[in-house]
Amino acid sequence: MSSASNIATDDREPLTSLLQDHGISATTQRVEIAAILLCRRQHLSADQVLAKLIAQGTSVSKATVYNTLGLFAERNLVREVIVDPAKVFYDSNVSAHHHFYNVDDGTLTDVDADDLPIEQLPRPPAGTVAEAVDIVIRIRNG
Amino acid sequence: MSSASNIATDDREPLTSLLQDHGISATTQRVEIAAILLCRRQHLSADQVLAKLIAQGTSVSKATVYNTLGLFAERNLVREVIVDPAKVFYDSNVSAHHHFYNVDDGTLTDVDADDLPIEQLPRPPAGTVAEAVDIVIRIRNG
DNA sequence: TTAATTGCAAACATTTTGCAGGTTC
DNA sequence: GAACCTGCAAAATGTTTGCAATTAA
Repeated sequence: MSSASNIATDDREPLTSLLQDHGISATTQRVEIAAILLCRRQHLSADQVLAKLIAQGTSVSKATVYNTLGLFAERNLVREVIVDPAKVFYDSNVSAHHHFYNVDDGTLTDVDADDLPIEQLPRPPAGTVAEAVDIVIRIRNG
Repeated sequence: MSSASNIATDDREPLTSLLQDHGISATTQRVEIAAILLCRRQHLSADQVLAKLIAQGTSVSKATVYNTLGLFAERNLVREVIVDPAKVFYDSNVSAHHHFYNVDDGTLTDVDADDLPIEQLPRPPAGTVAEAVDIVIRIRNG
């Protein structure tokens, strides 16, 4: 049901390719969700993505939003940011970077990896390998 | 109802003082919870603390465990570790350190702050001040 | 046409809250 | 006895799941 799309056909193609490059078949809903989240650098929760879809009149179920964002994260199209016990944020920026997390207003701000160099990583426990390093600088309004 | 305590009177006193030093009145339940969590360096979820209390025959309600751990964290008696969207871990080690988080088995391991030096912190956004730096090295079984 | 995907509602898990009853000082 | 604390159950989140219907390859 391609008529449900709010994206012009020309705008869908790059997203379709992007999804396929990550091994994700480009269904209507997935392209809509990608369009919402990937249009710029931002940090959105699943609920915020759903709210934006609803606001623009796109018909997508909650389950599909959650499942799709989980799939995107698994395929490294987006990055999960875990800073708040209440919800997961999805970060459209997958390049190496870290975060400021404002505990007063719940806002995330990117920190370029170059601005926060790590001299050396400690050796992981025997039998394990390091997969990612997440640095969160918790800030509050001064 | 002090008879509900599983802690010898002599062992309660240091905990009682510790709680009071942090501005927490030392009720029976709070001392029990402190005894479970603070007896050694460990990372426990609220549910794990509750399970240990029940296992040793201590009568405490779920609400009290959650509220008490939240209170302890607020008063810097323990530290919240947010690495898993599903639950909060409470860390009995409040000195400066970071964590390995094994995504395969959900285990946390301490990393001494000296083993993971940060050269310099980026300047926080205008109007905010840095409060804490949490570094999580996600690892998986090799 | 066969497998993958969606939507809906119900299920789940963790955590919080309202309030009555107890405890403490 | 005034303020604080606890327990219980219910509510509130955020997220996942089961399954029938739809869509895609």
